[in-house]
Amino acid sequence: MQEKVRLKDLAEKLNISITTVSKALNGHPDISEKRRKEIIEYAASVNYVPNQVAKNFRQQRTNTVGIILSDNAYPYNSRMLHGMEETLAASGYYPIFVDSHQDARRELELIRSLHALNVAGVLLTPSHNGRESCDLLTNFQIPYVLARGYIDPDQDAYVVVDDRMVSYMSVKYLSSYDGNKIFFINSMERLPSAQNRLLGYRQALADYGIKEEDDWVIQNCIGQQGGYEVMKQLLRRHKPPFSVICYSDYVATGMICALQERKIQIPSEVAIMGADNIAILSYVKPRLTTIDLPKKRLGQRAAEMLVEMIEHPSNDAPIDFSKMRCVFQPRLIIRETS
Amino acid sequence: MQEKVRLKDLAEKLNISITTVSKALNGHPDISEKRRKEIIEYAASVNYVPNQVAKNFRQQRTNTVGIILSDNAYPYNSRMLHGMEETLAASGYYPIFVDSHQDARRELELIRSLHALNVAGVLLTPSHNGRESCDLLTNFQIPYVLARGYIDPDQDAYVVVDDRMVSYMSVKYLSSYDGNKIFFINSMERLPSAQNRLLGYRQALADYGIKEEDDWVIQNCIGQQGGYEVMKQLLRRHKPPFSVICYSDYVATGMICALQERKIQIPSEVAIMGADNIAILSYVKPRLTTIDLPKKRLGQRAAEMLVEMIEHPSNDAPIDFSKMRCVFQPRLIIRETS
DNA sequence: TTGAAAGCGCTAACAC
DNA sequence: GTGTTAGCGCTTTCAA
Repeated sequence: MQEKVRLKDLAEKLNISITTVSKALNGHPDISEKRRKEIIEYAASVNYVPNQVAKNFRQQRTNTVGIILSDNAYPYNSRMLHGMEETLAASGYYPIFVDSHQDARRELELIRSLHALNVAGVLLTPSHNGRESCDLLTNFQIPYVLARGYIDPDQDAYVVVDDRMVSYMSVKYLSSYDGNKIFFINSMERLPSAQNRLLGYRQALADYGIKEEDDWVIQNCIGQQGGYEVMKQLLRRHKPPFSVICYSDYVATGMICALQERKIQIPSEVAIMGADNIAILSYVKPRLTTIDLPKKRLGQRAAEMLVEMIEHPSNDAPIDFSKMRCVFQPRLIIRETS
Repeated sequence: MQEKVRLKDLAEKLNISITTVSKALNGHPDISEKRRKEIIEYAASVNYVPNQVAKNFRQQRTNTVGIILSDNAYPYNSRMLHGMEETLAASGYYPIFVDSHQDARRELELIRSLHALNVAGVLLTPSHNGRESCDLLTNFQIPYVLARGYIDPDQDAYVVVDDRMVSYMSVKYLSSYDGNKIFFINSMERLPSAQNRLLGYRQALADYGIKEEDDWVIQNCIGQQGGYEVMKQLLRRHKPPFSVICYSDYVATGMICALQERKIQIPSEVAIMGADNIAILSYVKPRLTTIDLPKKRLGQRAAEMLVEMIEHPSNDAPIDFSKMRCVFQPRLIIRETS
């Protein structure tokens, strides 16, 4: 049962002033080496740990960073979170993480709470397209970086995967299957990333001279169950061969499951492309052709940028956002399903 | 650019004392209803948010909770983390989460840091069997709950899965395969959970009259790559049929991959059991027979217990740890690989 | 029912 | 090179 040791306790024991102890411990230049050593040694011997709360209060700044994820249940975010945590820890910041559950109202509430906790910055995965959250953060003068999904290229610092390219690459690769229909199974249409995926898909169709047909795009398909059902539905209306680009590996595995139940050959009858490159699937047959998204690095980069913004605030000049952007390129992983 | 509104600002505008404003906002009984209403309304109108850091400092307690995970890269932990976050958020606590990277030294360092941040409690996934971390937490008088892996049943509050039962159930189920060898592929032997799995395995062999042979237990097999290689090695030394119990679904998928490459039939030639019930695999063929571990609920329960300990501290009586334990039973999920 | 004043542990401006 | 002092924003006695 160890009583908390305070600066005052150290000072009394050593018969010097609190100030001197504080300065010695904080590496201030105007303390003699002899004294400093003495003080540091004694502090260590009694296990002194400075009270961060008092320090934060006094200095009007903390070494905590808020991380607001839109949905932590989704594994994609967990990899990103890992990258963020790692980088923040290395820079001496502590992450406080909270989940907005894709709820815009809650997102604002959380920003207010984090502001009350006086976080040094915020990493935000926006759950929608409005600017309210960014405005509030700006209002509070809290530096922030948007991770995955951005709102306004001119106003925000952000780190994203080039979502257009994700679907563009998929179409490009599949376009070699001569004459195939290429379906595109998208996620929730309100998601910025889903909107960009669709743009990339259409751009690629145009570039490769493929004419999109009526029901090639299916929106709002979620998860494995969603993929499973959409594939069954697709098979009712279309005869193989055809190709399918999925928003995620989850959707893709659901589709593959439906195909296997009907003993349809992959990729000769139906070709499937996923997106995410979920690690565990690399050992699973048929090995999924997918697009790798650098999840962890995205988290790391976002955290790095935030730390930069926190530690080099541009009080006078407005932030040069062009330096505060990072667009990661996806990478095609060719395996067995297309 | 909103200046921070302080209690003082409210008081000045309303021409009353800071004390009165504080009391009104905190629901103190000795403020007239009229005043209270007036004050609350005005505070809301100027978007007043109390400075948590000042509050925490003054009250010598915070509403943050430290979460120390041994390895956040592992998806198991991410589900648990999700459960923890959810429960803490619902109780008004903010999680600060950090990763010990299975390093005992770092774990102690992190506890010291969290202590400095004056966290209200700690949720800890111990990375080893020593008592140093628990002792330090006790020393600092920080309430804590161990999640997954416990040290001393008499001294700690903990939430675990019954790891013995995980392997016990697997052996029991496999024992119906008449005369099969039953291999047990364990994780790092220093992990408490791995030690318990081994105990359960041996207990079940004894109970079902199966005599363990020399090389049935393989320790320190990690991940898909590990499973893949161990299976190749196993096939070199043993002729099917046999059965294999894996520490995790990851190991199991690696093994299945190796079997498929050699065109060995599952489960007729080699039967495989996983553990974890990773969601994505439920749609993947061959559908893995596994043991479900209630990851998210485990995190929730651990957080619930911690909140209980924080809010009802037993200053006088020693904590009744028998109420501070929760052992979740695993559940057999029979699918296609055994 | 209200308010004045003290102080949580620390840092920083300033005087010596 | 060292110490004195003020004060960060809030809560909490205690007196009015």
